Amino acid sequence: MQVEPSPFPARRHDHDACIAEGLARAEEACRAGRKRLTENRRAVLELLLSDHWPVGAYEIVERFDWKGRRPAPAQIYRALSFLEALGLVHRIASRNAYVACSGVCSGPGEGHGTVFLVCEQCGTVAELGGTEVGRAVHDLAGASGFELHAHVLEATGRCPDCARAGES
Amino acid sequence: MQVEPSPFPARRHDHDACIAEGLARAEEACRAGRKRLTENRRAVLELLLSDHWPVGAYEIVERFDWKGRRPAPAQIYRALSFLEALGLVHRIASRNAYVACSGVCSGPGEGHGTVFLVCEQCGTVAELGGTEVGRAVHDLAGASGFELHAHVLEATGRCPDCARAGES
DNA sequence: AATAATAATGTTATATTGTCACATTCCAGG
DNA sequence: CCTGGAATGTGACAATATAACATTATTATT
Repeated sequence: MQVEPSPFPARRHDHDACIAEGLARAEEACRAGRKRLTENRRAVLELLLSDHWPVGAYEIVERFDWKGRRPAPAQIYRALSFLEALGLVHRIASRNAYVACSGVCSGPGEGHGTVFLVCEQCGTVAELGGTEVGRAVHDLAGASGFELHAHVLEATGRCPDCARAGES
Repeated sequence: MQVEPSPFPARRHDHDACIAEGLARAEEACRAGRKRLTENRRAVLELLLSDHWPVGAYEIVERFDWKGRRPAPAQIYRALSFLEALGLVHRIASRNAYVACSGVCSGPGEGHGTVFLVCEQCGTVAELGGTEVGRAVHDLAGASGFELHAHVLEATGRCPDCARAGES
């Protein structure tokens, strides 16, 4: 059994495993959708997978050293759109930033929903499959006759580590 | 008793009343916070109150005919920040747009949360005090040791009117 | 293997959204 | 009337995102 005690990544953990796992999911998703995980797309995803916090598109551009050259923003945005459509990357709208999916979201299809807990202090983002929240929104929408397609909840606060550290 | 059957505004309703109500709330909020509802701020709020859907900052700039002149963006952003801090206006991050508060949110303080139902077809936005959703997020955060400060849920889909119309 | 059709990339320019800095004006309180 | 903080006017600019179009790579078809 793999019960996750916290959706936040441990301070120290095996990043390589995260990345490998994420790439594996990506390959699987591409196979399933008859899409191609090209070099560019893979590289952007890998970059996002190596952090557990949201990264801005232009920050990706800057970090990107691809054969000695820098890609134009459009390149990055194209990769991001592609990855987002496959549910491999999520956009944190309130921050204009992008984060790799941790694997708990229910996929790119209709009716899915995600919850993000964004730490104001260290920027770490936890992604939760919004079980209860999803149902609550569903009920709320249903009660008002709203035909729900998708939803995203972005919460801000302090992650466990920062809360503990800042208890003073 | 004023049970609202739907959080969506009726197709035809007394807009003047909406505006008057919103302005009254604004005046009250300013009094309470020892702030000033200046001409600019009031004008921006009034503009937002006259719609029930999110309006971009630059669209506000364009619509703004203030003594024959147009304000600079900074002016509008200043008014928006002010109004947002008082909880009179909300920013819909996923659309880079702003909408007047309908009065159901719990105020500018900590720990409040709001749910927006955004119609993909007509753009109308319903704002709900997120009773169930709020509790669900609270529980979810609590379970993972996250110190929750605020949250916003943005849902997309079709509002009752558009869903009925598009049933085909 | 040659060809056509489709998908992805490279590149330049530009649109959209949001902020900064600083001089000026307004307004409440002494 | 003065004076100090708040709000405004203004111009430049930073950050984020997309459009357009020629080129190259990949896949499917013959």
